[in-house]
Amino acid sequence: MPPVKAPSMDSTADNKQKKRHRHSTEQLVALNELYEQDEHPALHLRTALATKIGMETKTVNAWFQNKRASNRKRTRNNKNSSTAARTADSQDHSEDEYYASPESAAPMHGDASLPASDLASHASMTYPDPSYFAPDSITHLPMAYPSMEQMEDLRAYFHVSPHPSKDDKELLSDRIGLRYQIVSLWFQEQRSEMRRRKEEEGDYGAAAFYAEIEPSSELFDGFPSGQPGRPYPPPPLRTRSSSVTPSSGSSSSRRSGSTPYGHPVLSSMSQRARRTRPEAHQLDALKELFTRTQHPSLEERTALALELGMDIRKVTNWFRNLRQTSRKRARKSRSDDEEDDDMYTSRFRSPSGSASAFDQDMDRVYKTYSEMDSDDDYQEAVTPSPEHSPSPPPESSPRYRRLHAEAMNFEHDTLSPIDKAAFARYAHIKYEDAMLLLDFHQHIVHLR
DNA sequence: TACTGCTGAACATGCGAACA
DNA sequence: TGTTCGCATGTTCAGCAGTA
Repeated sequence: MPPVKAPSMDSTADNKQKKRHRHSTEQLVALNELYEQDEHPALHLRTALATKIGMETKTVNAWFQNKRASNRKRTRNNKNSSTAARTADSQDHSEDEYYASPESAAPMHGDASLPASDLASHASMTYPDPSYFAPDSITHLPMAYPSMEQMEDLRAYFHVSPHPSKDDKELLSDRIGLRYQIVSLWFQEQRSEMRRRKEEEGDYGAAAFYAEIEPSSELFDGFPSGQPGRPYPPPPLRTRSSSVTPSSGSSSSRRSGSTPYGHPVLSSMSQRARRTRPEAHQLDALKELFTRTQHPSLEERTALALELGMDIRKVTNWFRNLRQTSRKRARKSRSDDEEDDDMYTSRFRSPSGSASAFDQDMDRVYKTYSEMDSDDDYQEAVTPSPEHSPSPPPESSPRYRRLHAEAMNFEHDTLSPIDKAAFARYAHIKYEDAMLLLDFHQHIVHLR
């Protein structure tokens, strides 16, 4: 019998406070070290490690579970996919997985081809004070952190160009003798930290951050001696400010980001916001809009976000993830084509496994809309059953009745819209946002 | 700029073992 | 027998790089 939990209770209480984060570099190194020794460490080892690296035991447990699951998944994929990778099969992949990133498919540079032992020896030479976080039983380190000299190179380059191109990063990794992934991830970490500081402290903070990461007062004049081929030419300055601060209008609520591979000196400062979950009424509204369109416009998403009190990025991510899940399920459905009616109902199934009446109805609408999208491979996976005719819009829904009434109320008050009671619930938002929201109601809701 | 694929972290659920 | 715990498995949210 699984332990009875009340996810809605603690989630509602914690979602507003807990921030998603990625484990810091020192935590990941320590976790991976223990994992390499034992995929199933005893409880006292996990507890000791958790205490040592400042994590909760349950978080450590979850990490090990995810790590094992990830490894199993990769093992399965490797077995299924290739014969070419057999050459490395005899080697434990845990370190590669630790280094893995979305760029793992990119060509590796520097010491990427070094065996694990060389990596460990390199790390032990370059990583500052490993005993700080490593369990006593751990005798080596897998992570090839930049040396102090390499760090100066990276900082100097980052000061010139926080957004180097892939070619620049490859060239830089070659020049300073560091793996491409480490270089790339280091830049991610710095950009995330810069954004976080900018959020919290404004431009002054960002400037202070730049000043902090600046190795010295000397200007960039190439890299320190000791590496052949230097000085490395400074990259052309790019105007990638939009990438640094996308959607400046929402910068106040932008999530701070960090990668798990950052330098330990900085990683402790870069705690990413923790995962949140939409509340029930928010989820209902998202699902309702999804049944209308899988690709809502920016205006629609903004209006919905305003109405629900959600961050526009959360709304966008929700739609993106749902589309992705749909495609994933479609692919899976194609692979085992005998099972053709399971992919939709599972998406919004209640925890007990039974779909509510609304969910079932929504799923039918969901299916219908997906069928109308001829471009989506999601649609290709489904042959609509005759009994799954398009469901009528849930006009009887209390929420839609309410929205409809509000939209109608707005129409009657167009001569003096702002000071009317119909806008009372939007009093905390800007006039433009209120107009956008009501426009959304009129065009999306009212047209139902 | 918006999208997708990949991935990590957190969470939910079901199952079996251990124990009182 | 009921409870607790650990685990495997699957899902969901969100960040990043790449791309059209």
